[in-house]
Amino acid sequence: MIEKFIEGIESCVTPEDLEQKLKTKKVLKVKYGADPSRPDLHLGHYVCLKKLKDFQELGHRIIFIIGDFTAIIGDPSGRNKTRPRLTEEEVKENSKTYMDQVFKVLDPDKTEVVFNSQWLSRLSSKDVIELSARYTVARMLERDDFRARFNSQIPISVHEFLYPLFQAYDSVYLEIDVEIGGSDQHFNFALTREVQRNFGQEPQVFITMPLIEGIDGKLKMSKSYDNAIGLTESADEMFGKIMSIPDELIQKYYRVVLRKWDEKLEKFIEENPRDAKEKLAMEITQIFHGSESARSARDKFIKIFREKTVPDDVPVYKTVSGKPLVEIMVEAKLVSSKSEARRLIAQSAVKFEKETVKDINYIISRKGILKVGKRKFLRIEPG
RNA sequence: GGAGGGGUACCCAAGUGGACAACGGGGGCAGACUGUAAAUCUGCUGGCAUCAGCCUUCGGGGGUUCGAAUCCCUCCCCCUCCA
Repeated sequence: MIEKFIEGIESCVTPEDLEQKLKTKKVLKVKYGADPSRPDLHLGHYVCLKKLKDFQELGHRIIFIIGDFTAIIGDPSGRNKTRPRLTEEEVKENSKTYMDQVFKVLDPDKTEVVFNSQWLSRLSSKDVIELSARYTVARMLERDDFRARFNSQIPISVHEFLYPLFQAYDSVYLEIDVEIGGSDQHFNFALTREVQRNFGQEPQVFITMPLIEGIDGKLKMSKSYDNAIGLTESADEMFGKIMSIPDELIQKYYRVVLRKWDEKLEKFIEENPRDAKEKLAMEITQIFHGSESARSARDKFIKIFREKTVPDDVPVYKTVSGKPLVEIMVEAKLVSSKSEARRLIAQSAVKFEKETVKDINYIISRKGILKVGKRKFLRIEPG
């Protein structure tokens, strides 16, 4: 009965409780907490969203919490600088961006979106003390990242201890049945169960989803590591990024993102990693952009990298003749400064009409295709 | 409250009056090799420049000096130990 619920998950605490809840209630309240200070979602988030979708399709109630309260305080985790506080407008703006992405996966009509400032901002000091009395410092320090920071003398602010407690309070307030999140949330979710119990509530079941490594193949996917594949990226970008993941990750992406796994596939990956990766890239890109765009992204990719030819839809740059190449590169945003442009030219990374540009003062005086690095193209048309 | 140690580029980290746009490592970018994989080798990694040079940068501000990341004053922030 619970197979569909636990497909593709990392852990579930506890399946027995889940079964019990399913028996006694028809509709479960399923929570997902979102941080509006980072509104860019990536494939890692998709894994959780997909799980929420499973619950949604089975008729359960998805409660999407936007953590605007915590965002306004400014979560300093992992930093010794205070993060800039978000204004209410920024939070609103970010939340909108957030939901646009979320609704690529979830059904907006069946998703309840709430802001936790609604109830958290109304807590009195007394309430907060009440709440924080329900957990000990020693137990807080059991958490890996806190302990690591403590041991390596990276500051931990007191209010960071409050975070998991507030998060737990969300579940208490909303009487949540099931919470879903990445496996890095394990501690917080477990704490939530205890707090709920303390408040005399039936503890929530929590389900954690596996985290995936980013395109560098080492660190977990995160925008701040610059290794993420964003949900709103263009089909071309998405396809290209997936093609650049290390081979070791192919399996995991199939399993975690697409939830596909069998021996045939395993064999395919082993025998022909390139094609397996291409198929993977196709399938993932399709989810967000449809099969037509995915196909075109693939064709373009093959043209550029395998056949080493110029793609069809190169952006056109009209220029006056006599303008130095470095200026064109900056204006067309191919590089961020003239110095960078010069550096690239010096490193033979710039080609015009298949000829490597050697002169940093090069002036383009005719039509042609400019290629910068491996993947940037520009069709120059002097006017 | 007391004592001590720190704040250097995207990150870690060396540098204690000039040779410092700042060693080294990581990351990133580029070139070779490839399957935009991995591994490996090489180069680059503040901006502007007519390529002479110039401008901005070592927590903030001020000062000493021909000259400061380095010395002094002051402010801010972090860490450790004691209370």
